[in-house]
Amino acid sequence: MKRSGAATAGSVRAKGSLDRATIVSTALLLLDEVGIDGLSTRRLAAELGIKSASLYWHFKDKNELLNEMSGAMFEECLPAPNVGGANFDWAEWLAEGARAIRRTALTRRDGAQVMARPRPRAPVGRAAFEENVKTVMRSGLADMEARLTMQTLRRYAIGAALQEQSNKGGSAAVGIVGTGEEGFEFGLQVFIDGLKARLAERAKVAKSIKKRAG
Amino acid sequence: MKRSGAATAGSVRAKGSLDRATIVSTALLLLDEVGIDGLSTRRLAAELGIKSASLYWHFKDKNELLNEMSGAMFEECLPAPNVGGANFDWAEWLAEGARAIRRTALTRRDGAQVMARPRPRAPVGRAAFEENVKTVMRSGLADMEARLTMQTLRRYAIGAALQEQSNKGGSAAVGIVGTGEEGFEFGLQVFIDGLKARLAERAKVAKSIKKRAG
DNA sequence: ACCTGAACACCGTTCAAGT
DNA sequence: ACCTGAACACCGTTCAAGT
Repeated sequence: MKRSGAATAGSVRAKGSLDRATIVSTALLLLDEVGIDGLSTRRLAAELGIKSASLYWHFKDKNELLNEMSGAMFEECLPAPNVGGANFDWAEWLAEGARAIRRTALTRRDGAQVMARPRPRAPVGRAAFEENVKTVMRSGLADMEARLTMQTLRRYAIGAALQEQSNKGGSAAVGIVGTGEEGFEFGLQVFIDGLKARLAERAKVAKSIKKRAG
Repeated sequence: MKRSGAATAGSVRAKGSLDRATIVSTALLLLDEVGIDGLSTRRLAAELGIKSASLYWHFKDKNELLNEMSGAMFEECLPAPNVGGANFDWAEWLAEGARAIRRTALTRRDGAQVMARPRPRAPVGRAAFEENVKTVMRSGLADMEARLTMQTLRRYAIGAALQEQSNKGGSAAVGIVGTGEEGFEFGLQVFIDGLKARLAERAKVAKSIKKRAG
């Protein structure tokens, strides 16, 4: 009658069955219910059928937990875009990646605020990330440009989701335009147009050099 | 010997001299000292030589105060870019605006987190904002495009500053590239290239129509 | 109109102690 | 190894009461 009091919401659990991953995913579930301001260590502990002090055995502090939540959300939207056959549309692939980030952020309550946090430098996602760099380079962009492109789109997607989500409660502030979808697409397309222009210009120069040399 | 105890840091103050504006600017000063997590209503009240309960006469709650801080920071960087003579470089003007937002955010501790908050729909900045839309339209962009352009750059600048500032403490996470300055400029230039490409394309189409009609 | 005293219902975090 | 009890030093917010 004592240890069975995990009753609030979490299921009864054996003693050693609580690892970081389940804590993180429970926290993400709880986030949707109570929002980021309601996500206290005490509330989360209750959800897990545990006392809040116990969380400090698994995590250094609340920040570490929140950062891990950010990492988990990014992993949710990284696997999606991948591969590409002979006629591979890198522009659409990039756009889809950016949309996935925004969508994931908007999907859960205060999600953008979580994703705006620093992620733990994952030894995991690292490999997938490097592969994505390679994929972007199929456009013709150099290694550094590919990385900068991904960084830019990440920042833009988070920035957009953050603003869309923060204005959810109140009436639209000064300078908010169009539906969320439309507004986001505009910036996305213009940026990708810029990449294409850059590549086209480069191709032109290369051709003119070749002609002169030949 | 009783009311003179405003001694901590704030200067002694007459009774009715405390308005929202001075509270906001004091809060911004304090933010630089203690960071956003250290910015409590009690600490701020002490800085003002007041009790924390008194803040609730001036502001509905802490959120309202933080949003006003966001508004104040945006006002800091709006006045900067303006005017433009005969050979007006709208691209450079836009870029400067985006840089100003990022710079302002990075200038003070946790500034990006503050600027990421919803701003109060200011009856003030509204006029300046509409004027800026007109300025952007000198590029040839339509009204809505001009607004979307500004919105995109705002989101990107905040997104970038947010990430740069959040990674300040720890070592670089996966996918952080270049110095802050360089990384930001890349996205900025590509986006502006995209706008130019769009305008050039439009001019070409217009010319071909004219030719056909003439 | 503007501010205080005092309280309410919470926080994050630490640490000895339990099993 | 994993968790609890109990405490510490805080929070944001409310509200009667003061001036």
